[in-house]
Amino acid sequence: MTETSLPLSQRAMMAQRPAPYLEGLNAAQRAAVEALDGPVLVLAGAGTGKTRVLTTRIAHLLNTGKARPHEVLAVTFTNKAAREMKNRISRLMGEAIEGMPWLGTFHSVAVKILRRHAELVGLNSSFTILDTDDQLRLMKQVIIARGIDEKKWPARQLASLIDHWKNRGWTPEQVSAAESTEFNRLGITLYKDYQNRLKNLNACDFGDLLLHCLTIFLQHPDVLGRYQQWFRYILVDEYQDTNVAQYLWLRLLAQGYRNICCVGDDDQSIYGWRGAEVGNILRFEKDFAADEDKGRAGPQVIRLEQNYRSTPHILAAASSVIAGNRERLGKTLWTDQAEGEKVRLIGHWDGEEEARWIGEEAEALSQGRRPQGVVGLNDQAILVRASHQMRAFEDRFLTIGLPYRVIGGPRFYERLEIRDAMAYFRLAITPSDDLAFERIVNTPKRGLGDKAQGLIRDIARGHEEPLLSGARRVVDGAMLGGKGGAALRKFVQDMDRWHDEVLSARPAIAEDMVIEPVVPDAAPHRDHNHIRLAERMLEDSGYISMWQNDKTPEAEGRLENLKELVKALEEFDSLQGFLEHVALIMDNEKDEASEKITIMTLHGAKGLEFPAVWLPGWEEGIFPSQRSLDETGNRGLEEERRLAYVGITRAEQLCTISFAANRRVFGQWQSQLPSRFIDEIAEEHVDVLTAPGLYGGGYGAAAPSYGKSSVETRASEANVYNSPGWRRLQTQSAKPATPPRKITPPAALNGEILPDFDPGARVFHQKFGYGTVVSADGDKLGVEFDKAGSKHVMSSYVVAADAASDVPF
DNA sequence: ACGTCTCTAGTTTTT
DNA sequence: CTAGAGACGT
Repeated sequence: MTETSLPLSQRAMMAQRPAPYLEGLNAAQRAAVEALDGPVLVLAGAGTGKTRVLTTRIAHLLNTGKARPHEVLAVTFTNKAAREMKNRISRLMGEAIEGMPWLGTFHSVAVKILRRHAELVGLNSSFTILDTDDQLRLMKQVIIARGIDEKKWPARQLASLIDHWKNRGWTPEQVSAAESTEFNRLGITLYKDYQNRLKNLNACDFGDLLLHCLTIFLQHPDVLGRYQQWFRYILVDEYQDTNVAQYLWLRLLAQGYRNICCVGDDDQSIYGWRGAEVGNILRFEKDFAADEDKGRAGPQVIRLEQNYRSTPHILAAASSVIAGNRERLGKTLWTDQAEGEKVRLIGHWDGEEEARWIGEEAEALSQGRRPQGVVGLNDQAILVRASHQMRAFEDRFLTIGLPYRVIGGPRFYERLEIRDAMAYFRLAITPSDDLAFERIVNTPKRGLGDKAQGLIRDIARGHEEPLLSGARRVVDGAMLGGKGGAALRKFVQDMDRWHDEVLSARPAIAEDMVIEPVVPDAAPHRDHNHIRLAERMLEDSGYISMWQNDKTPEAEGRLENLKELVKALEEFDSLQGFLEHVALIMDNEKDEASEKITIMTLHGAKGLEFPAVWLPGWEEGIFPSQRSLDETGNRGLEEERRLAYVGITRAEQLCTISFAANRRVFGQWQSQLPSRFIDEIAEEHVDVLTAPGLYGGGYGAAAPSYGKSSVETRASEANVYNSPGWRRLQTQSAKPATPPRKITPPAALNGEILPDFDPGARVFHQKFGYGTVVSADGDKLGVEFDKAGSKHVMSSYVVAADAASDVPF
């Protein structure tokens, strides 16, 4: 790697170049763009032009000649964000930027680095990247290999434990040092086993991409030094979402020039459960503090507070909610937009009515039948806390024929048929890919069940070979007779042939380990041999006909998806190249022409904006989510509150929050309390609506009286279910909403009205029956049930045994 | 080896 | 309630 300064004269000339892109930035934005050198922390509130600053800054770096495109490291979390940045920089520069090879997601950049130094962590540079599904199957194998009860150590749980450790930047050795409790010891052993298996498979999981990089940087200062010299400028998007591993990775790389600019918003940190550390923002100033001995200035902190997205009431409502959080750096968003509509609040009788109302209102709004004007369906979004809440809306919208689009279902590349097809490709390319082998050896059915597969495994293990080689021996040695044997023979022969064809279709991966050259993401395709090969593999293996013969309704869709998969191959010039990218690019967004309302989770909505936003299900236990509260207490509550903040700030013109008094949770009717977040919205920014057909207050409060703010009282009074309006709604609806027969007493919210159970207490649980409390931790109880064995239950789900008779189960 | 049954658990998600 | 995973039977 060489020093890459341009001649001074040229630099000076470039510095003179006009910078039209600076026009139109506000003072803070401009400061953030122009503070090119040294550490910079940009605290960018929602809708304050964060991406604009980031991209303009890069354009400025390039335009002033401070850095060449390949000397800028710019990391994002999603491919979408990376793509958008690329596009916007090109637009700013007035030309397609060639290069910027280091603008990408954390993972894609880490892969690039890791491929160059894979041998330093015992991998081959052609390692494969496992997805969640492969990971899980590997975990299962590891658990079984140790002879451990799968029930006691579910693979899922182990996966999340290991993932958690990797997010913290811990190798198994470091875990041992950090938290070697009795419980964790087995986890650490399994972690080690798992890593060994990965190494044998020449594979990585997502967490490894970062972690291996860290290991390399720490153990090989020369390698780290080269990257430190290489990356003159570092930019980080959504900094509040970085986990410890990513943080350490950045900090190491930034030690060279200390030109690091992190853009983030602590109020929008909603991925704590995934390992994100808001603390990274707080640490920034400390880690890059001024060092007078070395003549280094401390970090500049720039706040972007002018919001260009929402109207004042929406902004004020969001601000008043987020003000309830203690752990925040503090920003005051403001806007110079005109007044606009207040945040609307409405209570409903139950979830079905809520869906019905939103459906009608959304449709009316899209047709201009509301005073707010016309807001097309494409400009409206329903944001829910958890994906299962989407269902009520889907059901309703299907019956009334309101077009909708759900964002965030199973992704294309996670679909069963796509993963199967890709396993065929993988095995043809890498015959030692045992996970791929296991996945497809009996798909379609070849009569190779547990017994046959066990035989293959034993033979392979005996010879220390991959499973495909073991299968070859089984075939050659005629160890398997009948149908299965013949099918296996064909499978092995096909696979061998495909392997040869894959190799002849394209030479092996280039051995180019120099940093400089820029590898285009998708090389222009020369011929389409690999596409025909892929088609033939799916055809000849019988995989296509398996679905053609399938009579289930989804079979057709699966065949469609397979066609789409083959079409996606056109973007690449080899199967290898395709798989390489697919592992990291899991997003596919097809832009649809027709107008549809969007249904998505609050998490999925971060970074997006809509003229009209519907926020249903603001009820205690749902939002904030009970589980979040149980698991992480106040930290969880603050994250939920940030989620509320994110939700409200997605809205440009119209924001409608709603809640239902009753909801079916796990098939049980439960009466719900409005979310505490509703209470936290400053009243002067809220407009309480009365549901249509529910006029004529004065029917008394049949809905529970919440004893809360007047906002809530008024909203809940809009919910008089024995009013004429309610009855009319009932008779009108195709499937009458049955008022719940039994309303279980509301679960305790803050523990105050909850009876305490001490160990030894006799309790009754609706599902598990009678039992004795053996441990109590907050509102989590360990109970030894008489019939159901020992369980951990929430204290709100049990009643004292002597009170059980009072509860009509 | 495969289909049917029972049991169980049940946020948020990218890469 | 309901989807998915394992157990169990044929």
